[in-house]
Amino acid sequence: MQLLLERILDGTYKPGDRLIELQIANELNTSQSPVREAFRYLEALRVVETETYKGTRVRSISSRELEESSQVRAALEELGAQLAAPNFKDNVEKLETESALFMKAAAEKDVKSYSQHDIEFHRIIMEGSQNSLLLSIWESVVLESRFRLTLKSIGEDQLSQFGTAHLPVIEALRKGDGKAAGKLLKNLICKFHFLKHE
Amino acid sequence: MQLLLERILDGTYKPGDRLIELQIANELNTSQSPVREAFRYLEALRVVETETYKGTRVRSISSRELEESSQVRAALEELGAQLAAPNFKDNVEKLETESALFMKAAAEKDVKSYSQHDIEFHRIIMEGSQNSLLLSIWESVVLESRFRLTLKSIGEDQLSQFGTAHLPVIEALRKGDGKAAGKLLKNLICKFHFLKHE
DNA sequence: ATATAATCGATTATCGATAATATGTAAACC
DNA sequence: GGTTTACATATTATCGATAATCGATTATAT
Repeated sequence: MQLLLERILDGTYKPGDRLIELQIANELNTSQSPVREAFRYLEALRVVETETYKGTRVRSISSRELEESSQVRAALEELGAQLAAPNFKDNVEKLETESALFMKAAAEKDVKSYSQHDIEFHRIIMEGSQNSLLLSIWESVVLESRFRLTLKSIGEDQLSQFGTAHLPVIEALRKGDGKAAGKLLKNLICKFHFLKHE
Repeated sequence: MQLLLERILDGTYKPGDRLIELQIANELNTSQSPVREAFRYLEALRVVETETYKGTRVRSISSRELEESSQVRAALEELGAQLAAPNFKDNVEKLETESALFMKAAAEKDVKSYSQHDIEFHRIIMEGSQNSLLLSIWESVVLESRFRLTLKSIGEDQLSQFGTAHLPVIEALRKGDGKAAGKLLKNLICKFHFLKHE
């Protein structure tokens, strides 16, 4: 089941693709039932869509929906930063490590690596919130836009600039200023969405 | 599947209850597979919990988790109100209808009716946001606390007072002031949580 | 020629049976 | 007595087979 999700995310199965139960069961050396169960799970996470007697496809999201998910993500991360701030106070090494990694990736114009470390940076903050529901919802929202997030539309030269914009977030968290960190993070996500799609 | 969810919500199956696949299949006059599929769906929605080879139970949420869900819900509704405000401008009849209904329920000390109309009031706002992802996440978060929300812990006499606190939200939305409506709604939910559990 | 009906292949939905695993119980052992 | 092992039972996980449904294609009638 984990494998099926990975394949959807890594692009083996692309948005819009029809997922045929027995076919996938064969590919994964299993039977129809486990595949169907995985479909129901992924359906609840909005990763796939199912119509009765018509089958399951990888959900393809419109730019409108991508905008929706950015709005939600911004709100979630704003809350995440607010809750996380007290826990990060003077304890932001992990964030610094990760930001160093994506800045390095930006310098080398390694878009994929940048993207991975960027996500990881945000995840560390969301974990810092100590709110497991928030984290789990955030995961599913990020996932929502993951298989679209080629990032290619952003010029590689803008990558460093964008990475740098993360640094004030770290500073705010170090100071324990959740409100400020929240606002910064929210704006970052809005700007990111704007860059990608307008 | 819808039926299974209803039974969990209406308390036929209570938090902590073990859900035995074949037993439920018999009750619902079906076989094991559809039940398992429903379980996987509800698992993704965090309504039930499954351990491999050990079975599925209705998830029981701690007061800590209830606090988490209130935090998330507050953030979601704040965003919802902000997005919805432009759409509600001078067009808040539905909200007024619903608020009249829960105020009536409050006067009659009909806790169940109050709760239903209260939820409906909030749902109308979230629908007004025109963000389907936001709505769907909100649904699942509200669901999370639904089978706990007895509301009995709130004195019935506080119901009217609490209902009245919704009215400024309507006014802010009528004016199209999303920021204000968002703040009001967020505070409302925080206060609500506080009343119930401290 | 066009519209309607019958048919066929592919796929989903469901079922019943079996294998794998966990848990409780009793016997065996120290 | 207490601990461990072997067994019995209950339940989950998986499988293969069948029924139901869909979509496209062919056949039929006007």
